[in-house]
Amino acid sequence: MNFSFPHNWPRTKREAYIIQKEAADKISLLPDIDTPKLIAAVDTAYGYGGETVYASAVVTTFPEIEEIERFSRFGPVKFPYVPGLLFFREGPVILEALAGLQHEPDIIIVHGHGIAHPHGCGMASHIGVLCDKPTIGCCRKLLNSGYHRPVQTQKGSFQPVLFKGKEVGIAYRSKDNVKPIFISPGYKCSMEQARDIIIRNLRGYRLPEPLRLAHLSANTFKRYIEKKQNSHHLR
DNA sequence: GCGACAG
DNA sequence: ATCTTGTCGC
Repeated sequence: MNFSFPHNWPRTKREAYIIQKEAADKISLLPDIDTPKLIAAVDTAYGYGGETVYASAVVTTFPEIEEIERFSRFGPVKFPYVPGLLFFREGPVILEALAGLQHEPDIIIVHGHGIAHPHGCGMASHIGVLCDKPTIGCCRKLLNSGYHRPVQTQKGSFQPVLFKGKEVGIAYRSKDNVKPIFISPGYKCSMEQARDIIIRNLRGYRLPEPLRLAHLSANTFKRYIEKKQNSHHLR
């Protein structure tokens, strides 16, 4: 992928909130495309001790969902985990993984929130703004910025997630009797399109297949690097 | 002031 | 997220 990489990364929460606000003002939820042909998904894994973050970007075809490319990068963690500021912790390495992709995806699924976020700008939205590429946020928990009515236990059931009187996402039951997942538009994507694409990318697991592949890839990459570093260290 | 809080 | 063993259930 080709996009301009951010140069100034915040070192404090205060600086991060300012940057996040600037990104929030650039969010558009007008759909950019209709049916995607290529979908990218990104996820991370943390190294032993938690001082290194590994990120993988996987590209799959749609609607077949066959992996055609993956690219991984790792680097030192430079920002603490602060709920609501996940982008500043994982974003740097995720963007490097995306930048290394040869194929140009039509939309990106991010393991995190889109607009279902205290300031309306979760990691998925922030990544979309920087790449100028449609994004969808998909994860397993809600931040304290949304609530929903109970979701029926059958797969396919869902409830809107509301925050400050607005629908910011949906709680979706992707498997019978398994806790719902949370879907929210990130950037250049509507609520309906976000839901439709995630649903059509489910393959029997709680999370959509592209995200599951990215998760597995990040962990495989992590074990590969850590093993290599261990053997190199024993000389 | 306290609690809740993606990964 | 990570560390960590067994264990309950489909």
